[in-house]
Order: sequence, then C-alpha cells, then structure tokens
Amino acid sequence: MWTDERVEMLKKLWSDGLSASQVAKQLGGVTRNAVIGKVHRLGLSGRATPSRPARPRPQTTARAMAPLRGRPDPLVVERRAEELRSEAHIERAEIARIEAEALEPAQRATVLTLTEHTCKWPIGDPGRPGFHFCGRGADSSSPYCTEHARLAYQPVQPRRNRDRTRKDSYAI
DNA sequence: CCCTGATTCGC
DNA sequence: GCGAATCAGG
Repeated sequence: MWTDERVEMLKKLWSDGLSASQVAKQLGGVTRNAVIGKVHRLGLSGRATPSRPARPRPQTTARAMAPLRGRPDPLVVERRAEELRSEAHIERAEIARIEAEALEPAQRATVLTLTEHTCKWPIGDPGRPGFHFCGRGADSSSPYCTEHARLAYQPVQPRRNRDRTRKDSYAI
C-alpha cells in the first residue's frame, strides 16, 4: 500500500539514484516492478543519478601503451579500479586488492598496456578481477617472452616421456 | 545468469 | 491505481 509516507520515501530513494530493486528492498513489501510502476505513475522516471552512467570510452593513450617499467602505470590501475567500482556486484575487498597490486613491484600487464614487445601469456582467469598478462619483454617476432614461448610451443614428444615432462613444465 | 528501466493490461 | 509479466537491453 502506497501511503504518503512510503511515497515520500520512494521519491527520496529514487532521486538518490537507487535502482528500482534497491528501493523495493529498502521499502519492503513491494517488488521492483511495483516500484517502477509507481515511479511512472508519479511521473518521475527521469533520475538524478543514472544507475548506469554513460561514460565515454577511455581512449588508449600513448601513456597507457608505454612499455612497463617495473610497475604498472597508475592511470591504468585507476582506470581498472573505476571499471570495478561501476559493477555493483564486485565486493569492496576485491577492489582494494586490485588497487593494492599497484604497489607491488612485480611487472603486470593489462590489455591496455600490451604492445608488440610485451609477453601476452595470460595469468589468471580472463574476465575475473586480477587477470593480467605476463608483460615481460617478448622475444622478437613472438607474442611471448622466452619462458612462456617454451610453454606455448612444446614440440611433440615421444609418448614414453610426454606425460611427466608436460605436467612439470606447465606450472605457471 | 546477474542486473537495469519501460510497457502492457487484467485486476 | 496497482503490479506481474514481459520486453529490451547492459
């Protein structure tokens, strides 16, 4: 039931930029459909803060394409962090972890920092936070560094030896 | 498959 | 007026 009180709450939450389902959860006893329906009947479908703000596609700058020198470009890390923030289902702890990686000295590469000269051996699960590429210098005319090229291009070996040697050399 | 808002239409 | 079902999309 839409009491004056609940309608006021709806107006407030909606203008605060909460999504219909979030508003419904907050109010309780109604579904997001009910909220959307009410929002339309009240004529306030335009919202102050769009739930999915249209952000211009970040350009691949020369800065971002520069070869890695010991640690990731802070701009690239911040860009990645912003992507994560925009996805409501990503936990805050995970965002913190991604940002913390910027402080580690290890060389890391994202898709934005790859050049013809960086190793593109994938590390981690593509699409999941923390996924990156090896990023070390690639051998000339190879997409991989020396170590990963060895893993990528394994010669066919005799059955007798293949099982053991393969398994051992495949650890990343 | 998770989510978003928009629209329709029987109640 | 209400909201479930459905649509269209990220």
